[in-house]
Amino acid sequence: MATRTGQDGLSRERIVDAAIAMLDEGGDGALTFRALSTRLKTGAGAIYWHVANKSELLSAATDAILAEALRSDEADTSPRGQIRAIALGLFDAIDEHPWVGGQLSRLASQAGTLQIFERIGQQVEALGVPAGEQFYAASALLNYILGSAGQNAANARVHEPGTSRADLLGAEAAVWTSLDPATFPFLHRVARQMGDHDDREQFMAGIDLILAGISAGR
Amino acid sequence: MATRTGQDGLSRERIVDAAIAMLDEGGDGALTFRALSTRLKTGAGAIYWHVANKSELLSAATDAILAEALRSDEADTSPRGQIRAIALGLFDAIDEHPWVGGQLSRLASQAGTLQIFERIGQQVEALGVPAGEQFYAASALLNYILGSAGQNAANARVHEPGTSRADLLGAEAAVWTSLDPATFPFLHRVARQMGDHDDREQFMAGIDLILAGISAGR
DNA sequence: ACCTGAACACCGTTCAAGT
DNA sequence: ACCTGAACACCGTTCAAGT
Repeated sequence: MATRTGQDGLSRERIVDAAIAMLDEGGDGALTFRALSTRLKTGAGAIYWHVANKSELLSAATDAILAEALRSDEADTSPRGQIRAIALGLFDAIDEHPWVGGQLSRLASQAGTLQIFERIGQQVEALGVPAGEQFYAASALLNYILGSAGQNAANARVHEPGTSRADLLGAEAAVWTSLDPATFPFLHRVARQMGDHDDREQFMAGIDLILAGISAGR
Repeated sequence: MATRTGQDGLSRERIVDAAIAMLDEGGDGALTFRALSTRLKTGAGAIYWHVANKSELLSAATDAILAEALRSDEADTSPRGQIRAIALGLFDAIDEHPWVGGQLSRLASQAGTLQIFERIGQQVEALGVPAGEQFYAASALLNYILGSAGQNAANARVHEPGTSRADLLGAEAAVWTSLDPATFPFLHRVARQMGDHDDREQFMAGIDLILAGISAGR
């Protein structure tokens, strides 16, 4: 019964894995069907036998990363702890695969986004938020997460793939400092904080702010 | 002194205006240099004399819409009222030009994004948030806005440009209802609310949630 | 200084032809 | 059933040549 399903022979899984590897290595622009088929030592059109088109391939790659990220075994089982764990899991996954952030923020109601929304919604319910307010509360958390994801991806895109986080923030802080203090007083004032803040901590502070707002409403 | 600067003769402004019109009419994919040069009755390469490349053109188009959107003359001068006015102005602008949402969510620290951040930051300061927390508070608001912008743009992208908001939400609600209730209890439960909720109200509810969280912290 | 338009180096996708 | 690879219909961008 051992039909060929190993090293050789194309498969959807092999294609998705290769796509993820290429996206990780070279970012958004690195994934082309030509480069992909070269890497897989096959013809350009062969991929279309297993995958409908590039858009579906990107969705599959994104969903694969998300499925991994959402497989949390968080010790803290309180709804608040669960929500924080979901958010952190996503942040770390996007930090490791910045292209996922871009994908997420431009894909509405794709499988992956719906999964995230469901997970958050369940915990919002567990939090004791009244039925009529759960939809808004969960949406706020989701949109905040997706916005942060998009910015994270955008930051990774402008700098070359290897840039360290410190250099990245430093460069941004330098831009802010160079702005006219009269028209940009706020950016000028917080430029220092921008230079050496912790992205992850900042991200979680936003989650906590929304959670506080949800609690304050009752 | 009347050198030719009217109907004929290309200019950066005419190019940006034409680009905005094309993006409004056909969405993200409709803007190509070929179609643009046809519309402007000029050669493909002529545009490059006034604009560095497509990316710069998109930024200029986005910034033009944002500048308009941020020119608010809100009566309510309280910091909270100002923040709400900024958010609403952006929501309406993106609702009218969905491609701006996509642009915003994939452009970090472009001129437009910085302007928004500055405006929000100033009001966060006026709100009386301690200096050390202003950066996080303003970031949370910004990321939420950008996330909502991206989802808005994504929703517009999947359906054809003419689709009414009711049809759009109805289609989405139908998808949620069709999901397995065992694995997607939350989505199933809120599908009805999804079907007939008010996007604008939902968006502002998120802003209010974050503002409540900011106040609750003190 | 500004514009033309052919040419270059790419894309995603299709499809007859092979095995 | 699965794969090949040439071909098609596009892109953004460049650049010699024009005015």
